Amino acid sequence: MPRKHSAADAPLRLDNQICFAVYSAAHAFNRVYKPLLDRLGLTYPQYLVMLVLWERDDVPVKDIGEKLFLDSGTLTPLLKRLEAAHLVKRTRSSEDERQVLIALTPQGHALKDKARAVPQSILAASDCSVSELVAMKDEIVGLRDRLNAVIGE
Amino acid sequence: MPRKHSAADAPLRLDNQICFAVYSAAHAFNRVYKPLLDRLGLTYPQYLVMLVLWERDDVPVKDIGEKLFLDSGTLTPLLKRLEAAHLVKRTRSSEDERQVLIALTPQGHALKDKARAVPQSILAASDCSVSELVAMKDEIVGLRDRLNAVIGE
DNA sequence: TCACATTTAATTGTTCGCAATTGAATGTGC
DNA sequence: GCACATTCAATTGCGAACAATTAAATGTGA
Repeated sequence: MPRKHSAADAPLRLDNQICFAVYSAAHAFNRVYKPLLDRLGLTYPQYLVMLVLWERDDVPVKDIGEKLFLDSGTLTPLLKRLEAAHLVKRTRSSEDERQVLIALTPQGHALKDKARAVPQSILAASDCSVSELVAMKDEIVGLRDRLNAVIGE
Repeated sequence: MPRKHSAADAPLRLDNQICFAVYSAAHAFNRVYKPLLDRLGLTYPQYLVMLVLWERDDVPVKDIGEKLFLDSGTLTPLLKRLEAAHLVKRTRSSEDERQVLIALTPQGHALKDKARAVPQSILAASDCSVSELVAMKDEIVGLRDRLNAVIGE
């Protein structure tokens, strides 16, 4: 009896991969964010950096990297672009000259108000209750943290 | 009574963003996959293309793009790298000269056997039952599809 | 103090991801 | 048959993402 798919192949089928679900969902989010963030003059990773800075200002690059799981190879050019857009200022710490402190400019602070409209639009696009989203978020964060724990071995 | 965070800021807090959960989980997956895929000589997006081709061979670029939600700007150079690695062959369709058909080489087919070890390792790294992962995957796919539906408006 | 390791950011090179454009092939309406 | 739009891949340019390396500043132990 001929079969189209072998049962042994199930683990390799695209639709069975949770990683692809996550991967493609991340891209879908990016595409929904794009038109919203265009109005703010930000890309999605730049928006994440601004979220960090709106919570706490004047932090070293390393702190931003730890919160976003990104390294200096990604952040240095990104922060330079944010500086070129007059949203942040980069200054060497006087206590520790190795560190570069990232501070918001007045324009960077001001952008926060314009950004408040973004989460609402995303919520609408996800067509989902807040409690469902929170539950999902917690599950995904749990998975992420377990994966990250494996990496640091 | 002074507060560190205003309640009005809650929607902008990084840890409340499901998009960041998804974004950072995708990167965590990528980092777990990296050492496994290095042995196959593949990057993660290349692995996804190979998953598609292992299911069905000799398909136009467009079909791969629709399955992976990627366009020719991403796929053309990626497929050229897979061709340079002798894993696929790219040929213009004779019925429709606009299409480029992607077919696996013998080496491309053979790589499937080596790839079977990958999903097991990922499952172990996720430290989670299969049924939990399947449930999560379905939820995330549902969210992704709702987001994609909004984009096509 | 001085050799040594550690920390931190910057740099370089490769690979994605996508918008926008190009150009060739195909389909269509007249 | 012929103008026209559509489809498809390729190309270009920009912004991530990350590995690997570099270089400067700092910390540590003898």
